[in-house]
Amino acid sequence: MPSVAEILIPLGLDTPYSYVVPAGLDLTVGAVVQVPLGPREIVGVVWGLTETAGGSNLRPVTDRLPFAPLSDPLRSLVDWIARYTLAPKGSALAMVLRLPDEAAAAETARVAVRITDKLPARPTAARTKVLAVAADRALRGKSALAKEAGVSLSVVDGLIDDGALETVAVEPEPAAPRPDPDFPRAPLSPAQADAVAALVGPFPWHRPPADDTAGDPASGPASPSGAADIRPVLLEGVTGSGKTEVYFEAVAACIRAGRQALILMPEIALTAQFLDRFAQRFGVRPAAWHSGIGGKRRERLRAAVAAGEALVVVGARSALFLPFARLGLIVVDEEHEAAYKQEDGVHYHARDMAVVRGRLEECPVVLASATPSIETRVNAARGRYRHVVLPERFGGRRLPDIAAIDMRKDQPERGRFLSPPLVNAVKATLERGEQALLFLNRRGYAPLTLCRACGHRYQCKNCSTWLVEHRFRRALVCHQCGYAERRPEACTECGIFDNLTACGPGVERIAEEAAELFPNRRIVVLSSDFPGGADRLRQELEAVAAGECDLVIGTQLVAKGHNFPGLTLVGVLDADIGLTSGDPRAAERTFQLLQQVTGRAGRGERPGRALVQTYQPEHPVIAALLSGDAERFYAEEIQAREAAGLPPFGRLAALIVSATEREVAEAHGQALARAADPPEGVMVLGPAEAPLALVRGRYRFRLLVKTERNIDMQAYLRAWIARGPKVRGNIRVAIDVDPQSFL
DNA sequence: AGCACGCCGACT
DNA sequence: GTCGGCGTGCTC
Repeated sequence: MPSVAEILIPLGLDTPYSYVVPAGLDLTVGAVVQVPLGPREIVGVVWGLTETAGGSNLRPVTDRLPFAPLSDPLRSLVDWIARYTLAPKGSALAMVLRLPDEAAAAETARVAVRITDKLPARPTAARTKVLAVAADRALRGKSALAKEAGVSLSVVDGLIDDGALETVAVEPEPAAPRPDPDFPRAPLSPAQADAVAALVGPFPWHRPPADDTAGDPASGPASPSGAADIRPVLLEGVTGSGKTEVYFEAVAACIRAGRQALILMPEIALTAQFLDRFAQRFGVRPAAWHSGIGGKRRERLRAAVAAGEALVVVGARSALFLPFARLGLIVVDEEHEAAYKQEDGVHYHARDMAVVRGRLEECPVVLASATPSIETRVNAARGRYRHVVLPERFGGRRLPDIAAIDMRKDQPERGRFLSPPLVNAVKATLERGEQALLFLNRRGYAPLTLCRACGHRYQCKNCSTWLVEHRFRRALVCHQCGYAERRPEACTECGIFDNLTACGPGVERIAEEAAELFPNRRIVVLSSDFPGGADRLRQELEAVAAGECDLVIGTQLVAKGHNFPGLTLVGVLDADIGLTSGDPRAAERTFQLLQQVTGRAGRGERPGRALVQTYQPEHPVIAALLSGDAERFYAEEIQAREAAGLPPFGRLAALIVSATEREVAEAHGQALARAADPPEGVMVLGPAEAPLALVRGRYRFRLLVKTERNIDMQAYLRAWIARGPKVRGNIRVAIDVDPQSFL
């Protein structure tokens, strides 16, 4: 009776393929195997095993590969994510299976060389240089030695053949050093100790230490009844409250319980500084997993994770798919960060998938943030998440003084964008020798170009957005898809010469205005268009932080990351940008952005001030910003969404139709919007609203549908499409929703 | 993912 | 005439 294996292949296939298991090959569900597929061999995973009678015409499994089988929870995660994101199962598997880059693994065999007492037969000049470097008898890698001696690798190889150098196998450094949960650490503050007890006490694997009485008085068992609580936890604490130290204690407790911990961070936050901080607590740096880690290191770390040897992994979102043997804790740091969203290939939100994996692995998940996202706040408020709050540190944080400038009263001159009060404030600041920042979240020179003669507005050919003028590059650029054309001399519609006019401001235009207003001041424009690329930008940020500039004009790039200690004034040029977009998250996003950027003022010794130019100072977002009452803002925001029949989550489904079916897609979209039985809360948006990654992808046209429900909604959309005009090509729905309701 | 097939425009 | 782009479909 031959057995048949259902093999899931990490390609865009939704169903496993069947293969015969050859006699003598021992397979279990989850085993990693090699199978023939068409003309080639490919890696797959056993998704099911059946005994069937009758010799079939199936092809056989080639072999089993020496990797640990994928665990039940991990396979469930693949199934779950595929269902949830409507991605093919194989694509979901591919995220887990980014396996052996055999080539990369093979080429980095670690061998070191050392000098021997034998002299080479023919001591050429190059060889002498190598031997001079190696004369100290130290061990060096082959390529390191060649580089140091300034010769090519073949000279070193020649010396090895001659016997003048000997090779020594190098014990590779451990893939993951063992963190010590009991490494001596700085004492926790009483507030931190309370938070640790509240956080860790209910974890199912937690055993309070037996000799607890000797420890911190606050670290006693938080749940005397010992009732375990598996719910995810929101750990909320303002910057500087010591959130990290608190979740480090949860990690320590997890290690003591004999389980592995995963700390997820947005890629940009995964810095050497953080790894050192971890080392201060645990004695060693943690294993770090990110997109840059490749080849053999990647493979060894993967193996160490699968073997349960790597106790703690700190990683960017892809670390979520590592094959942990006994996962005990997932921490998602900065849970509000949009960087957790994956928007190409399989669409997912790593924070939400972490919650799902936690559920499947039966391990707790900690979501840490100083500014939790609205959906996480709601989950905490509704009791789906526990909520542990770390109160502000002593003395509190000095917030900048924020005031609005009502643009209806304090109008700038015609064709200008800086209001008189703001100009005066900047002038005074610069005269005191302090730094000022003008914030405008708009790249380029002007967001719209039109012809004064015929009124033609320049629009992107692919998207429905206006082309943004970039005067420096002399181009009109689409900020959605990157399409660019040369700025024409004469109108392309009516042919009239030199009659194009720029409408509205971008940072370049503000820089022009500022240069006239504040001559002889050092002004720098910081945006992602910064000439010279990311490295030059980083240098420039350093320079600004060091005070080598008087006035910064920047986009949202200045709101995150870098701290400018000399900055005492922040001017927000158009606080209303973004408030009118159709995005249900517009208010939340704008509030967070404005809070971040105004918070940049006066973080040093000197007090800071922020002036906010707005046409609607009474708008809830602006009012909340001025009053500094974030709690109330979020409460009202949640209420408003409920009143509007929208869920508190930015639920979003993208319906994507291939380029050949543009008309059909548009027809579907319009029909859906006018439907007699419209799904609640559905919004049909144009392709311009589609995320950049989508537009840049394979298809030229996308239709984005924002919806209230997700899996139900996907089924609804699919049924809709089945009923309507025939669509050829791909239809895929990507979602951004709260996964809790589907667990 | 790779690879083959088939359809259209633009060349030695 | 063919070369070659891309869009499409198939792989147990």
